[in-house]
Amino acid sequence: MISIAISTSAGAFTAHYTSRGLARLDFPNERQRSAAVAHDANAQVRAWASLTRDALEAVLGGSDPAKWPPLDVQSGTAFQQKVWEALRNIGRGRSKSYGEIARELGTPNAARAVGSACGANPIPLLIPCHRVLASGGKLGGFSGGLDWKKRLLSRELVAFSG
DNA sequence: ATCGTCATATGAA
DNA sequence: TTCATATGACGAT
Repeated sequence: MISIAISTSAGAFTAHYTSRGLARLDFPNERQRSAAVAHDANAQVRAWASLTRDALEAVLGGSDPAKWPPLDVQSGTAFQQKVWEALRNIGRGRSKSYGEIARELGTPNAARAVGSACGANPIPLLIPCHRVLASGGKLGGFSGGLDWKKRLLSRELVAFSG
């Protein structure tokens, strides 16, 4: 695993790469564990880091990334991976509820479990867990802090209550 | 509008 | 098996 600081207009995220791609993304300030690194990053990882930065800037600006780094999400359970896949199908500017996703997956009573899977999402912003609201358009939660969720939704002109 | 309570799926300890 | 969840539905207040 190679970790690299990704600086954006919203602060310095920390990206963690395996040989297969981006495996985890930490919000700015989450312990500032970034600093070092980068010195052992090969050309491949540096290229992915560049794609990651551009993709993040796009999402922060409310638009779709033109290119994506490869995402390595094999860390999750089968259920979590199905949820994360469903999240990637929510287009920019749209939203779904935890319950809707549960029904899509064929487990209509698993809304709460979907919420847990969202909380376990290793790559926020690029796997758009911020586009999942609770029923009735209520905001729900967000592991990186609700301010992030509000800001991202506002940028995409998604309405929410709360 | 808000609050308590229950039902439920999933995952970690 | 027990505990915690980024839920949801329902009823009482």
